[in-house]
Amino acid sequence: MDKGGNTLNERLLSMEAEFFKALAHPTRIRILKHLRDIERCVCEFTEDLDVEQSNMSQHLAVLRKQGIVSFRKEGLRVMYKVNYPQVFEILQLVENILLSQVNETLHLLTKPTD
Amino acid sequence: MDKGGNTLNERLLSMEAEFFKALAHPTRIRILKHLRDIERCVCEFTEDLDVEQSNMSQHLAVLRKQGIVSFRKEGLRVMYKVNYPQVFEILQLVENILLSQVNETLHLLTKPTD
DNA sequence: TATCAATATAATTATATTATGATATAGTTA
DNA sequence: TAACTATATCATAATATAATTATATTGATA
Repeated sequence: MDKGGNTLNERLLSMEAEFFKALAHPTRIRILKHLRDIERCVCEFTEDLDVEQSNMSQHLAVLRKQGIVSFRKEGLRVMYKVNYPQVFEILQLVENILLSQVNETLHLLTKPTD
Repeated sequence: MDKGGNTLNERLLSMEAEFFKALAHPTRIRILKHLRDIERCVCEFTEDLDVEQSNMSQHLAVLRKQGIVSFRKEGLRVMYKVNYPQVFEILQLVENILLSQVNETLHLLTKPTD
């Protein structure tokens, strides 16, 4: 078996890791949620998120670099959209897991020594 | 609307981000794939992964901290398992997206100016 | 109980990520 | 064309993450 070389599998693994990194920030998750089902201008959600313009732009760059979003210029505005609806499935699955975790914690609290 | 406070929504967002961070490393993804459907002793996959023992242990700690895996001691051995099968669905979705991306790139190469 | 095996933790250094502030670009309008 | 608007990029400092090496813990066995 392969041991840390540069095989196809290794590449896939690091691509997967990079993909998760791109999702691993609250601001970027918020951006994605704002883009659920719609193409939107940055200006439409930039104020909602309470993030500096340059910072917002950098977070968008991370998502772009990973190919998660794409954009289109419309005059001064830049319209972004999410390229893969699976992204929302992923977010949903994560939320489900987190909710399960919260529920389990609650159960432990209510039935202390079951 | 909320602006960066500490509301429930903010918490959820940072929990989601933390969750993605936990997945955002090739070694950790490999660990998870080794634990697909089975509980396993660290010793069983630690050599496969060509990672130092202490480093492996640290990666396992990240997954534990996030509640993604749990463990059970069996003599000297420590048996790990994945707590949420959804994790594998997530990995699958990410792989699908990456494959789409690769396919799109190939199409661009074969039909240069469509 | 001394030793060993499997795993975890700690300390350290190297590297990556983030937010900020300043500057650049590109399209728009006066 | 000067000023303006929306967005991007760059440089930097603060912080987080990762790999390495050394050490600690825990259970098993001689």
